[in-house]
Amino acid sequence: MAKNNSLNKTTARNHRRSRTKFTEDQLKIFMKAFNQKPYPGYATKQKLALETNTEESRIQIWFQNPRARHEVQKRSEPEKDLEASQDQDHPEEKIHGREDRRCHTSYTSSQLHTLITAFTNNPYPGIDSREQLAKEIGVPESRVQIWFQNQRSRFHVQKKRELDEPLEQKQDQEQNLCDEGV
DNA sequence: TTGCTAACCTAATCACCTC
DNA sequence: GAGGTGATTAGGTTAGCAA
Repeated sequence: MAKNNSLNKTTARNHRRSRTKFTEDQLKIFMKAFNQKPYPGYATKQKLALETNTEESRIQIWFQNPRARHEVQKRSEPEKDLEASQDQDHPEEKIHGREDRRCHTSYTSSQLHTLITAFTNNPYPGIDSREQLAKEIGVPESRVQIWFQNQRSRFHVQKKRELDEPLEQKQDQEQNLCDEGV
């Protein structure tokens, strides 16, 4: 699914956020929460953030990683998983019992203007640029990161659609010729 | 050098809002 | 309802750091 990052992308990127070193106590709290609820809602993540003195966005990332590792492990040990799945997996929770989400962020036209300008200049901003932007428009850095992710995603879809359009037109023309018996 | 894992990515989907 | 868009997810890669 994930594609290899091109050289251009790498050079366009400033740099990553410095790697967080969680303490043993923090990890203990995260693990306990993960065992109880691998898909915590916003309120739970906020609570954990307060309890461990960590940013909520770091909690979100932290939960993503063990979930992914858990899935990889499940695939490599399918027979073990059969036993474990009954008490450790919560597919029903994943689908139906989802907790609350973060409130929908609404951007003003001037905030969007700033974001779009920045996106045009660099669609892969590093942590410094994201933080600067966040400060400029008055939203958390994690929201800026999500905005860029969504924007890139939709940009790729739009590009693909534009590339597919001439192909579809050609296919339509060919179909018409077939229908006419040419 | 290697293994672990935080950070980050895309693509798909969910869910809310506006029209 | 449909379309736009922010939030969340799965599943993958990249890169920092300790052993």
